[in-house]
Amino acid sequence: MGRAPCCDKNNVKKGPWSPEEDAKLKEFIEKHGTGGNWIALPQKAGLRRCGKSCRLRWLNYLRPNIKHGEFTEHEDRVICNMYASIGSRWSIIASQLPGRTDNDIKNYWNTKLKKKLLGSTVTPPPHRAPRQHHRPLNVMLQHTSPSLPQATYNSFFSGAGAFHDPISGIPALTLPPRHDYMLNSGLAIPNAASLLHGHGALQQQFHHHVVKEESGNMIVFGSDHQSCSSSDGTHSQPQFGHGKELSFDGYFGYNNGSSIEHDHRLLQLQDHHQAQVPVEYNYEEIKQLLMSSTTTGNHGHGQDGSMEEGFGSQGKVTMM
DNA sequence: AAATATACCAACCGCTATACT
DNA sequence: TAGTATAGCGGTTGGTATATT
Repeated sequence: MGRAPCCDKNNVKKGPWSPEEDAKLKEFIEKHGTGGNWIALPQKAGLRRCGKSCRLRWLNYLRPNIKHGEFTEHEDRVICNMYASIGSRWSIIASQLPGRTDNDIKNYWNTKLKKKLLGSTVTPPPHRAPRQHHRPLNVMLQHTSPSLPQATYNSFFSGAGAFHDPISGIPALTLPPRHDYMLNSGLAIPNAASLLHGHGALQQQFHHHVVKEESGNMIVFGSDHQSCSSSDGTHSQPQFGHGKELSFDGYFGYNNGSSIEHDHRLLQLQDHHQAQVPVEYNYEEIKQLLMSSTTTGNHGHGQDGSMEEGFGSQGKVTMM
């Protein structure tokens, strides 16, 4: 018994969309919205299309502010950097490039950018964890002032494979599939700081203890002791924003399956980047990283789903 | 000019996460 | 809590355009 089809396959049109269909879909959505139900939409809109097909057509082609055509040098850089950091998580990469769709970026990477970087060498993605480890991280920012609105950012940073215990080689951070992390609970991800650039200086307080577990190799970011500093010299609270630097000291540990093992070596993370991508690589570095990923076979995930080494934050994380 | 290869990209497919009942 | 429906994601496919032989 397979899964029930989402629509009557015999009664839906497939293949390229006609201008008439485009117009119908566009007009309907502009008038009524999606109604939160793509499956029912085609019938309401008078289209003989599968709901999924409508959704894709809208998201990739019809919705306002979609950018088509040549990618800019800046976009190339963002794609390359993020690919080097997080692999083929196209929707997350797309979220950093307004107007671009995941499909667009995926096609662009596969047909042009990869070749531009690597010539004729064909490489698999640098690393790719099981999908549940790659869900976007919801970073909840809690302002110290209750009068300010709360903000939730969808971080592109998954963490899987990004940090490692250099001794055991165990991935130092993976993300559970469906939990919100409170930034004020000691989340110490440099990329989170990158994300916050451009959102103004936000005061954060680190005073909770993060214990997140998941079967297998799970990090625990602790906060028995933390110190945060910013480039303007303040040390009491970390500040995020343009020109700010974030450093974070914390402890970590592992979930070894049945219990949490705390590891009290100090984990020090630093982020001095102001760009909106997590780590700035130049093309040559990205090329090297991609090349090494194919020659060493160190990237990707193993049979058990555990992550092997990723590009993450090379040179940015030190253990003491 | 015809055949073949390659590049490009829109769309589809199947899977997982999430929401809903 | 379990079962089901839907949304969203990423890999893959197939049609078309262009380049090469």
